[in-house]
Amino acid sequence: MADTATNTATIEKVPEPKRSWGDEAEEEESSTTVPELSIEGLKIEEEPITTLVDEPEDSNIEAVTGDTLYSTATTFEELNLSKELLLGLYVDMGFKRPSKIQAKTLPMILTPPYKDLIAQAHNGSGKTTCFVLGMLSRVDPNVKAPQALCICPTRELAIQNLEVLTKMAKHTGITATCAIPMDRDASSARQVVTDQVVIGTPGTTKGWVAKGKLSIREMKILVFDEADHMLAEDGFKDDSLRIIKNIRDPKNKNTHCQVLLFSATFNDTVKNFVSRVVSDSNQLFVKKEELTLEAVKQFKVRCPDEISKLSVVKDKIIGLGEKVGQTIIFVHSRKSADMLHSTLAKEGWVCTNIHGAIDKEFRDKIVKEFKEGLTKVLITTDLLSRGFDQSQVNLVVNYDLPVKHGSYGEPDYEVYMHRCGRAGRFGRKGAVFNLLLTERDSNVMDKIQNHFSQQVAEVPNWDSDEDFEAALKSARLLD
DNA sequence: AAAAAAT
Repeated sequence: MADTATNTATIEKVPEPKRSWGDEAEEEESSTTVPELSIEGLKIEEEPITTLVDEPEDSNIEAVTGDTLYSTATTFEELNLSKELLLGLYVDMGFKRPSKIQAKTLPMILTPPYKDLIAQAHNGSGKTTCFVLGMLSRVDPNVKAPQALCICPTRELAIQNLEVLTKMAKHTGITATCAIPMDRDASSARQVVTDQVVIGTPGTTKGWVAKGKLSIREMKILVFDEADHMLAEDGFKDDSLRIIKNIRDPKNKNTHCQVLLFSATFNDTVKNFVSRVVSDSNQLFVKKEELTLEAVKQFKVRCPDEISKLSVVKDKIIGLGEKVGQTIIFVHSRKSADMLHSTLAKEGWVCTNIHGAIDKEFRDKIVKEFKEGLTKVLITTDLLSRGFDQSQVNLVVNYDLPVKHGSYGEPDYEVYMHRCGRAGRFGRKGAVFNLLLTERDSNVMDKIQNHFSQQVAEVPNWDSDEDFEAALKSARLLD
């Protein structure tokens, strides 16, 4: 067994400076527009939607490393990033210093011998920046061939990651492209990729490689975003393994390729599996009991029937949601997304709807409008449960609770956590409303509470405006 | 009894 001497270290909790930067969610808010801080018990005059609090608690991360010594940086300069990247970080992104996960992982990514990495960190703590800076640092801008590849579970996430990377790459001369499903015309006209970075979904990426449009010969770094899902049995396991195998196949005489796995969640099963996939790797895991949902305030609302559930959305949540920011409503299926959307639209409520059965161009338009703040309420399936980064979202509604496929009433804890993580990005305030109708819903909710060892507050009366206002006040979204 | 995804 090549099991090298491993040491397990637990990072001590240190008091954090009051404001923290370095997250990809911060780009649109320069230091001039963001209020200083919300302190417990202190009223802040500015709009609550832009109030920042302490960085999410990703402090107790268990690190397993080999015999290489890694530093933990407190400034981006210490990370040995190129001056072009620093310029992008400070000027274009408005970042000030690395978040904890960035400080820990970047030395691991950038220090030879470029070991593989499995990294877990809370939603909204700046994981994207880790692997984007990692890719951009390892790429040689003078070599006009793909050298970094990032695989994501959805088109939407691939596009979002490309946007972040393009912005950070502004002064480096590095170019990037998306390998995602396109119109027939666009995909048939596809030329051989000369961009240094490719960000894509599994099928299209595989297809490009098979057709000789994407060379993996010079690939130095391969990233899986939402890696637990990308390597899960009911996720993209087969595609992902094939891509890794292909890139690392000695027969292909490729350059050595470093593999990075990032996610906010790794359940025990997938954790065990990915540890075997990238066996000689650096590993950062959040302790189970530390992976909590403290960033957002959760509520449950018992509704007597379907009509009242609908009325909660219409008469309680949409109005309050528009007042404090943006809202995402999660439903179980494409069909229920369409139904909820048309029901609300028919009655004049303004909202949009997105899922995998909608035209790709239209999906892009829906996301763009939402990210620009033109629309305030977005109904979606689990298409957007992972990774979707819109800092103005502070209300999440589980119109249907997330349950595992093929089981009767078994909650999907990972999906629950990811959905909640769409609100309260990078330490902002957020609230989650879980709408309960059946006995089964109550059981699912109970199991979720047990799993996260957390009591979810109940909105006493589904039909009381005051109760919902009180809920938002306790989530500190309203004064 | 699901979502996504290159078919």
